Amino acid sequence: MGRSPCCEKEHTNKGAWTKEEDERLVNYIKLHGEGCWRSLPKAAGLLRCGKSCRLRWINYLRPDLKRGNFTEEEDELIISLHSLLGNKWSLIAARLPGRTDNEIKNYWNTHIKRKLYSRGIDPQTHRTINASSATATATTTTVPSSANVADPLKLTTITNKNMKNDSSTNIIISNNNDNNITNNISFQLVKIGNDTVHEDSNSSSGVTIEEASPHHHQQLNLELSIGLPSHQYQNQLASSSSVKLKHEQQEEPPRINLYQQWCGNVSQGACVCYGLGFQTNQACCCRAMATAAATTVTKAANEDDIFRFYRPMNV
DNA sequence: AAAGGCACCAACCGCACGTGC
DNA sequence: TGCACGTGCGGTTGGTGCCTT
Repeated sequence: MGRSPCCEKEHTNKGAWTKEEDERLVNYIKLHGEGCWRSLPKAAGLLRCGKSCRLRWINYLRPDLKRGNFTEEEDELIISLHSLLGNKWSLIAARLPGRTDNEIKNYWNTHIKRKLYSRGIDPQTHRTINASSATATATTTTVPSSANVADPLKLTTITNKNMKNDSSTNIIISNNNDNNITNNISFQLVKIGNDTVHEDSNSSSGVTIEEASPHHHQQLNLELSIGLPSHQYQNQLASSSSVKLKHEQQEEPPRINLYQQWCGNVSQGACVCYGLGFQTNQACCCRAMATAAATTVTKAANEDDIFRFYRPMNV
């Protein structure tokens, strides 16, 4: 026996929602709250599928939705987040309060793609359209984990002593003490135009990361991929790797363990929302978030766990 | 004024994942 | 351990309105 359908299709309305249906749904949720979408339609007197109700509420009726056009700042934030996360619309939406994943997805497909094409950037790879051949000559630089690595969502520029005039440089953050621990966090920098690669004499690591100006942002096309650390070296990672944002060195924000940051609680599974900087369940209601947040408080006391926790932008 | 093309976006669909039994 | 269920996600579709011819 296969899975039962989410609703009896022959007895449900489809297509655009009427004002009356909206009112019924809103009134019901005001009284009983969200959840149990399967039984909601019947309880609310709606001839709709539960999924349809959920979607209508999340994408259109929710009171905290921001209506209206996207601002230039939101545009740029979406582009940055997409370059980091790909088509993870829900994660991107979590960074833009009042916007829904569906809205952002539509906006991406209708506006931003075109905008990027007009800039000569491939919206999928975030590389210049004629740079694809250049990546074939990319070089790879392995950087010790004592290098400064920022919250990837704030990261816009990496300067690297070893970055030559190649069109592309891969940087793999690894652990000095154990060469087996590689490919933990990897970046690929693609150099575009004549932007100068700065050398940071204060950095013993050879790599610094700093918050860049919009000018830099346009000059460097950053592609970042991040893999979750394996169970094998999660403890090593917590104790030996440290990352720091240059521009925030004077002001010490709360610190967390990187593995916790990205994975929440191991036994609970990964909560990437938490890793993206949400300290509460404002963007995610999973239990991993709460657990990770609770764990962070105790973990933060350990100065070896020098992984910073940054507040999300615009939140 | 009518027809066709296009852009936009709400809504749908199938799938994946987590949870409880 | 396996199954059913509930939920969420990302890709796709279809309706609507605007613009051009």
